[in-house]
Order: sequence, then C-alpha cells, then structure tokens
Amino acid sequence: MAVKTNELAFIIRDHRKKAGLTQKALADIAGLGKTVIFDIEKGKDTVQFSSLLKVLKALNIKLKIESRLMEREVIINEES
Amino acid sequence: MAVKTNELAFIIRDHRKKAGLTQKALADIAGLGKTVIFDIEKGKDTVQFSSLLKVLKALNIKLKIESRLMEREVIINEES
DNA sequence: CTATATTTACTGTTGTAGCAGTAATTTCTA
DNA sequence: TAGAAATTACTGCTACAACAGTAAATATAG
Repeated sequence: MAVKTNELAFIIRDHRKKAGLTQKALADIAGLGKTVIFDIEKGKDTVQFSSLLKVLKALNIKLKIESRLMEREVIINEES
Repeated sequence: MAVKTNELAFIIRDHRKKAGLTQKALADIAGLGKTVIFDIEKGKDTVQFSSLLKVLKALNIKLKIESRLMEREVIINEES
C-alpha cells in the first residue's frame, strides 16, 4: 500500500483548491482524465509517475530528491 | 516525453552502483522485476509511481516536494 | 431551502506496465 | 586476452491503469 502518498494526496488537493480548480479543470490542464486526479487525491500510488509529474507541474509543485550520497538535493521536475 | 527523468535515472543508477548492487539484485530488494529497474535507469517515466518509490526506498533516496504555498518541504517516502 | 456545481463512485473498454524467459551485447576480472 | 558477469534488448502474456460515460452523493451558492 501507499508509503505516505496520503500526504502527497492532501497537498495536491490543497494546491488545486487554492488555485480555484475543479478536478476536471486540473485534469484538463495536466492533460489527463478526471479519474486520475481523483485517484491521486485518494492516495492511490499505482498511478504512473508521468501522470503525477504532469499534475505537480500544473500546480507548480517541485519534486526533489535527496540522499546522503549527494551533496545537494536535485529538482526532478524542472520548471518549463 | 520525460520531464527530467534522465537525471533521476542517472542518480538511481549511480546509487545502485555505489551500493554494489546489480539491477537484478536491486529489483529483488525492491520487490520488482528486473525490467522495471532497467526501464527506470533508461529514463522511462511511464513507470508506476509505486515502483519508483520502492526503488528509492531500497536505495535510501528521499523524495520531497516543495512549493510556494508551503512553509516547508515535505518528505514523501518517509523511512520505514 | 432549492438549484447548481462539484466530487465520489461505478461501469466496460482499451492500452500498456510489469513480468519471466531468452538472447545479444557490453563490461568486468582473473 | 579469454571467460564470466552484468547489462541491454526483445519476446509474448497477464493484470490493471487510464479512460469516458454515467449516476449518486455531497458541497456550494443564490
């Protein structure tokens, strides 16, 4: 089951709300079906990584990775 | 196509190498098929988010998100 | 309170991710 | 350099993510 996707789900929903978007509107912007937005906000972690990236991009949320082996954290979904 | 998955792919490969793991070994640890590791390292962004999370966890790589709407960045794949 | 918009939920269909198996190629090492 | 190990590549097959459509439930607004 989800690792901690619930929190990500909540954040995405929160960002969408604050952007004044409906699930359908966000889906359209991200170029996805409404079901995917619904699933993501429900915490489903079996969505495709690319779908998640599209949503994060549409909401201007940065995705970064960090580890002890790297000096600095790296942004995955660089701004377009 | 990929957003900037190439960099993520490289980092994952680098971490795997430094951990002294073969693709198959990492796949086993993550509970995935070898093909997925290969695909991820090839920069394929159509892998499932859950698969990516498993790999990141196996390599101790933290995934975080950040946005202007949040005070602090949030770690998605909290340590088990 | 009522009408409207939004979200949740459920469908069947379609495309494809994930898989093991295998083979070819490349890299490592002795 | 030769042999072994690892990686890349390709194959069907199977399971299920993604989808639109629809309907029900919930929330919002007038």
